[in-house]
Amino acid sequence: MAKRRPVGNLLGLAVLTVLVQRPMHPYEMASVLRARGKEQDMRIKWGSLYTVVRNLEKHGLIAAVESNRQGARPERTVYRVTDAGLAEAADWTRELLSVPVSEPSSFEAGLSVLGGLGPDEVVTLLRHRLAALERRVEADRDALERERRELPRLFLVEDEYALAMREAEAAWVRGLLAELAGGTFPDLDGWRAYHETGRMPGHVAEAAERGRATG
Amino acid sequence: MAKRRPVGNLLGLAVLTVLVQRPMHPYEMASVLRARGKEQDMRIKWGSLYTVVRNLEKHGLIAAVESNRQGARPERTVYRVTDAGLAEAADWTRELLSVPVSEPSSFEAGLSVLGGLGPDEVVTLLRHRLAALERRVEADRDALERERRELPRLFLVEDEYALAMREAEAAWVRGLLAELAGGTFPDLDGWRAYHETGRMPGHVAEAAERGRATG
DNA sequence: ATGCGTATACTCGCATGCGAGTAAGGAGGT
DNA sequence: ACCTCCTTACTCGCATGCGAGTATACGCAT
Repeated sequence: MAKRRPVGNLLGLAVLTVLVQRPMHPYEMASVLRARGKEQDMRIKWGSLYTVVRNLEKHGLIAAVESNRQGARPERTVYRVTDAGLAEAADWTRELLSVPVSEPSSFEAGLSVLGGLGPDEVVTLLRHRLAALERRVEADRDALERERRELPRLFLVEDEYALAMREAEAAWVRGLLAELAGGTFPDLDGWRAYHETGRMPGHVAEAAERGRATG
Repeated sequence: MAKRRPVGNLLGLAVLTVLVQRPMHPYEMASVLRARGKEQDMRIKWGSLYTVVRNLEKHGLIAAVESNRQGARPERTVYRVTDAGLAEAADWTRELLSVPVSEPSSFEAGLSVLGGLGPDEVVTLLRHRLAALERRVEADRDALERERRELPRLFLVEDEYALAMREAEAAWVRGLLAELAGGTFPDLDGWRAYHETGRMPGHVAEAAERGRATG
């Protein structure tokens, strides 16, 4: 099994990468990361920042440089990245890029329990999702267009990826919706019956219980 | 702001949905969920099961039915779903299906920091990812084919979705790889220089710092 | 000069998450 | 008859996560 990272939170990687540019104190890291829109690239909770910074320091990936205090303002500790931190950031990045891990989205979770609702309601819900998704795709496309004027491709690939994935999801939802609304989805009546009575046909229940491939 | 769920962990939804079928004790829930392959549909950690069950009970979404003990074996508490639990499960499912939330994958995080590595190494890493991805797609396709013989579509949509997303990712990576390896990706030399010196051209640094659209 | 909103720069406490551990029954071999 | 390994069925403790709170400074309007 791969050795677990000393600091698991991706916010830690973000901190390391900004510190590569220059030393900073935590609040400044937050400002820079926010300005760069890193919140869209990873699930960042600012409440975790100081904990993460402390842990990075504890594991020797960053080190305190100085403790400025100006007037009566709270003390600001400036950190720099260490050699170990540099190595960790590179290694972490390598892993993120080369090893695909399946991280089921909450939509997938929803799909896996959609039998609890009836097909007609599901159609309505998916229409809402699709509409929201399309608005989002539109907005992302515009934003990307604007950014192209300011930044090189290198710093936009993650946005291009996110956009592509959203488009793929929209396309998939459109397909499912067509089947459901068009009535070509198999055994819609069975589904309706199951939803109203709560009872699946025996052989299905059995097969579901018996389990499926572990992939 | 939407009222937060009393139990936030998706494992809680999984528990509610199995209890809809019939009352069970926690270990049995785990067995059934495992057999149904729910681990692929949501990020489930079995260590959280008893905590989640306790929380569901605390919030009145499930209720203890009986406490069997056979011989000297540890006591088994059987739970059933309450009306509130039923309502919560339906409402939760509705939300998951209709509201798209952006949950950046770890790959996206990796892409957002890929400037820290050089373009040639990135090509190698992405080739690895693509190969792994293709193997996975192949395996998923086979598994899905086999399951189609046993289960109705209704219980396979989440697998179809996961497969579609993986295929989309593979296609996107193939595209990027073609640009990088084919040399059509803009300013590869600038990237190389940046990687070796750690210094971005001034106007780029400025633009990056100045920030981008908040989407 | 005084008030007020916004930006700066953190601190705190509590729930949650979850890996690792535990212990008894049963199955299957020798 | 005994050993051993797998399955059943949980318990525990510690780190982490993170929402909410705090306190000072600064800009700008009145």
